[in-house]
Amino acid sequence: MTKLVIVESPTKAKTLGNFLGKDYELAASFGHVRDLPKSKLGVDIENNFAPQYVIPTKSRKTVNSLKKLVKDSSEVILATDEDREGEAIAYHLKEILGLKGYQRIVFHEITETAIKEALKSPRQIYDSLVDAQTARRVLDRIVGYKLSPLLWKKVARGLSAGRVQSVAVRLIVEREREIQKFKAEEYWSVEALLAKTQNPNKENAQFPAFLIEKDGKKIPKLGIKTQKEAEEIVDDLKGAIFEIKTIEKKSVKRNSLPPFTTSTLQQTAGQKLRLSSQKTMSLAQNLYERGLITYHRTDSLNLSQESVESARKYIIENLGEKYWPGFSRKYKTKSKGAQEAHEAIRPSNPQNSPDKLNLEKPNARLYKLIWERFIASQMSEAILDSTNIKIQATPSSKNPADSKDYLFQATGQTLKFDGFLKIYPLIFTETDIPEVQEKEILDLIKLTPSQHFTQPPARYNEPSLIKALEQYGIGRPSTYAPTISTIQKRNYVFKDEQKRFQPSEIGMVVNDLLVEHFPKIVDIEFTAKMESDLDNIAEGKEVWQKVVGDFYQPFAETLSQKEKELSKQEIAEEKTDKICPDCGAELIIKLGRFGKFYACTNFPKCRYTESLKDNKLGIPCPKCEKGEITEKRTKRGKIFYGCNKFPKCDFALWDKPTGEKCPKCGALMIKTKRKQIKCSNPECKDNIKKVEK
DNA sequence: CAGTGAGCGAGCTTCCGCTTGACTT
Repeated sequence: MTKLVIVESPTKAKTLGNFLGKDYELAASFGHVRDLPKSKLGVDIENNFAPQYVIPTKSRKTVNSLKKLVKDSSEVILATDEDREGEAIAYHLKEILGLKGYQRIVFHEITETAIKEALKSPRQIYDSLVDAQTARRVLDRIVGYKLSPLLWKKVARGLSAGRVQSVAVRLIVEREREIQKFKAEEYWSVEALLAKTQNPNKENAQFPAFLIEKDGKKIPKLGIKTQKEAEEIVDDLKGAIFEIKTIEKKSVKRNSLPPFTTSTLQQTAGQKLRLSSQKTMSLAQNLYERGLITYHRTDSLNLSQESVESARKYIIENLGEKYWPGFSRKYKTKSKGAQEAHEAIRPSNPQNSPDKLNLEKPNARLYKLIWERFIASQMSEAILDSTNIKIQATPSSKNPADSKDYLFQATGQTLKFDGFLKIYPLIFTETDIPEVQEKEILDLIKLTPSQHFTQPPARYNEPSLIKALEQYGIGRPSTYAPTISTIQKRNYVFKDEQKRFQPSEIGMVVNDLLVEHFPKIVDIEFTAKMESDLDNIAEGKEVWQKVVGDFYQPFAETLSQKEKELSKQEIAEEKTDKICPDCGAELIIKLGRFGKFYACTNFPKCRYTESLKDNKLGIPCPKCEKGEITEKRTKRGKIFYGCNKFPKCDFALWDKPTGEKCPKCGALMIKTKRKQIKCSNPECKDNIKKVEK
């Protein structure tokens, strides 16, 4: 008879199996094994919120095989993760496997020593931690399964709301409004191109300096508002004497970055490798299953002693003694509500430098990023030499009394020691300033006034949205990527040409409804408050049913009130002065799943509809000759070009028509994603391909 | 390649968080 150890991940089970030998059988639960039913609320409100757990069909097979394994085992050891969800999984396993006796163990590193140590100190399941998870689950279910149906009734079918997704949409909507409201302000800067008098011919002895003070007063960012002001300064400085006033030199240390968590990996892979969070996770899953990296869903920055030792060895042997700081670096998690059940994301074996592995290209790129970031996290800091020079410019005024005083500043930065940047380069531009002395007089080569405008905040993209969610403690490592895909599937948001999130009409309407009528739920602080309640439950200071009840009572009241009060007409319909071309009745604007559209008030007798704001390209439809080609999106958000008379005419293309016609067959010419110009007719013999630069 | 809404009242949509394969296109 062997001892059965149950963990959450099959890969983890395989690795541990190698450490523990044949006295132990390892098995995986594949995450949660029990959940609330999908088809109904599954929470007995009348009965103190009792959850009605079921085993989803997906988990049936694993549960059955676990049951068999339990029969053949002398002991069962529940080794799920050491966090709220992991404790709950252990509890549900105990329940459905009918375990009388069991051991509960926890460990954070998948190493032989860690698992063997953990086996020496088994404990019981912490009921209060399980209670905290129950509260979390029940609360999320109530919010999601009560609010979504309200949206079906009052806005459009198939919509959804939830503690996490609704706040994500809110962030995007509010950012869009900031951008819309933003008014660009003009401002000017004055740049002086200076050179040492001794060698004015040498190009590299020139350097730029910027005006920072006038008459002893600092010029604020928008201090120079107009071209006139800037040109007055330039005029004033004609023939001025530029003299070095102060020289300040110092060394600046630049600390290495911590190893990756799920969130920072998704952000960095998004920025550096242009990968979506979904793609990053599937590549990471592959690396994890091949034993190349540690677990990829984590919010922890912990590193095992072994891995840090190995990094030290690698750094000293391959890069040199000076790249090792002389101690191992430890990093602490800053994000709210971190659960720290795992290590940070790092290479399983730091000696496996990227060039030693022969991986497929996308996997190799992600592995390289993870490996470099980890090694760099244990390296010396970089040292920058920075120089700051202040230059006084005194105009050669006829009357010294009204002579004005100007101060310019030039800054230079050079890399003295690259440290961790040797492995993990960051964007850094070196700017050199020639050696100069105090009181030295400089030649003015050129004075340039430049116009600038203040910039609106940028729309969120995947990396910045994930960063924001993590900072507010909203969502978990396992949900960032799925949340992003949910809010797109619901048509609440879509990506613009730069892959940045823009809210849709339906996204704005649903958000405004929630913000106005359910402000507590979509409050950015809601999750943080919930987390502190859950902590209290876990510490035994609160009963979970009371926490849920305190939330539920006022929520249920608001809900039934809004159910009566809100009218679908007010939310999803608008009057217009347009007339139906088919039957002559009035047209109104309605809000459907895919946004606003014109509809005939004579519906269902007259089924006339019209798109509200077509992205017409000004190209007539070659098929029906009545419609125009317009830019549209598929359900998944992919852009295509179709006739605006759809469904009467079903002409459509994936690629954007240029407006020109094929000289041979007369079909529309298109510009493909690879920027080739060709005929849209696949049978056209004269399918010329021109590459546009 | 995509189409929304109304009502008849069938059956269905929906949450967050933990984990991967498995229907076939």
